Amino acid sequence: MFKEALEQHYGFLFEPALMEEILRFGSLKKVAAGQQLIEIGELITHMPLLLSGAIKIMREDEKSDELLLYFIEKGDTCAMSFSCCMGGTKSDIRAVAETDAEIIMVPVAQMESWMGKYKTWQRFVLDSYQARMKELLHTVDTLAFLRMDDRLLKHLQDKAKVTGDDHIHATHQEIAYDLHTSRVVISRLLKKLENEGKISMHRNDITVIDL
Amino acid sequence: MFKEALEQHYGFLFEPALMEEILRFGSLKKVAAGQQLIEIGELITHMPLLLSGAIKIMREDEKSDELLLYFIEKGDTCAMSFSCCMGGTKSDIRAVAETDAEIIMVPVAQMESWMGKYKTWQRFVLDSYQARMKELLHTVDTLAFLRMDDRLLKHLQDKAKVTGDDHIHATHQEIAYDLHTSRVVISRLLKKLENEGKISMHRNDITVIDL
DNA sequence: TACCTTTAGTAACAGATGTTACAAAGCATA
DNA sequence: TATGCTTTGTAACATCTGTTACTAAAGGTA
Repeated sequence: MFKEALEQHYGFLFEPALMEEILRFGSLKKVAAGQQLIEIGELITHMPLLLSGAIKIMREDEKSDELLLYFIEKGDTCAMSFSCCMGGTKSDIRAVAETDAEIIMVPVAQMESWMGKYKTWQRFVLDSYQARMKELLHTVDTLAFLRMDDRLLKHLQDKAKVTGDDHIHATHQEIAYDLHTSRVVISRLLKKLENEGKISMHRNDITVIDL
Repeated sequence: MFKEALEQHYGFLFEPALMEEILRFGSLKKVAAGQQLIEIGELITHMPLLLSGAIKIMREDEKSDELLLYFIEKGDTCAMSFSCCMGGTKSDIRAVAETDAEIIMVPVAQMESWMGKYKTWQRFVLDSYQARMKELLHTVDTLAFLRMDDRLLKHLQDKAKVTGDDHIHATHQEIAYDLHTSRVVISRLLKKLENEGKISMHRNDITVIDL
C-alpha cells in the first residue's frame, strides 16, 4: 500500500477525511525514467500527485519542434491537468518521467466534489496553479532575456537539482531538443563552459561544477 | 451606478446572490489608456473584473528590460492577482491600460469566502487561471518558435484586435519595448512587412492589411 | 517661414545562433 | 583485433538580430 508515502508527502497538507478519500480512489503508479505519461492532445482522466522522482513538461509546435517548459518534483502536481479534467479539454503539454517516479493517480470524478468539500484541497489546487504560473513566467524570462549559453547552464543546474546528481547523463543531442536548438550549438557552448571551468565532460556525462 | 454594465458582462456567469455581493463590495474604476494599474512588487489588495477596454500585462527583468506577455479583454480577470491576494504575495507583473477601460475592483477580503459559498465564483476563478495559463503557453510558443518578423506581425494583429481598430497608433520605439528588441530592428522589419503588402505605414500609424 | 523636436530610414558592422559537412573519438560486439 | 554505430569536435559559412551613427522626413510652434 502507498499509505505511508502519501502520509509523508501530503499528510501535513490534507485533512484526514480527504486523505481517506485519496487512499480510497487513488492508485499508485510507478514509472521508469523516460516513460511518457501524458501526450499532447490526449484527454486527461486522472490528476497526478507526485510522491517521488521528477517529471519534465514539454511543449511542441506544429513542426514537432520541442521545448522543455519546466520540471515537476515531489509534492507537486500538474495544475494544468486539473483544468483539463474539469473542462474536459485536451492536454496542451507532454509529460515525460525525467527520473524513475511514483505517482498517485486520482480520477477526475472525485475532484470536483472535493473542491467544495475540502478547504485544503481547494487551497492545494489554487496553490498549484500559482506555482505552475510562476514556473511558466520563469520559462518566459529565460526565453526572452537570456542567451543560449546562460540557458544551457541553467538547464544543467536544473537537471542536476531534480535528479539529485551533479552527473548528468545525457547526449548533446538530447539537451539540444530540450532547449530547442541544434546539437552543434550545444557542443560548442558546452566546450565553452568546460573551458570556463563550470562543467567537465565525458561521453554521455556532464558534471556540473558551478552549482 | 455600474449595475447595468456588470449585468451585461457577468450576469450570465454569476448567480444573483453573488452579483449582489459584487455590487455591494466592488467599486467601479475608470482608467485612461496608458495608465498603470499594477506595478511589479506591489501588494495586491483588489481583484479586477474588466468591463470594457483592454489591459496589457508586462514582465520585466533585473535590467528593466520589458516584455509584453498578453492582453486582457472584457469579461476577463487577472488570475495572477487572485493568487497574489490569497497568498498575500507581491505582483509578478505590471498591468497597463492599453485602451480606456472600465474595471470593477473587488477587495480581497470578500473573495476567500466566495470560493466556498458560490460555485460560479469558484468556476470563474479556475477558468481564469486556465485561460491565463493558455495565454502564457502561447507567449512561450511565440518566443521559442517564431522569429522576430512573425512575432511583430502577430503583435500588430493582436493590438488591432484588442483596440478594435486596424490603425495602430504607436511609434516603432514603443513596439520595440513590447517585443524586447531595438527600434532599428522594428523599423527594418516593418519596412519589410510594408513591402510584402501586409501593412501600410505613416508617422505614428500602422495599418494592418493582412488580418 | 524658420526652427526645433520627434519619429523614421538606412548603412555598416558586430555578435549570436543555425546549418552543413566531415573527422575523430568512444564504446560495443562479432 | 577488426568493424560498425553512436557521440563529440570543429571548420566554414549563412542568417538573424542587435548596435552605432548619421540622415531625412513629419509635425508643432514661435
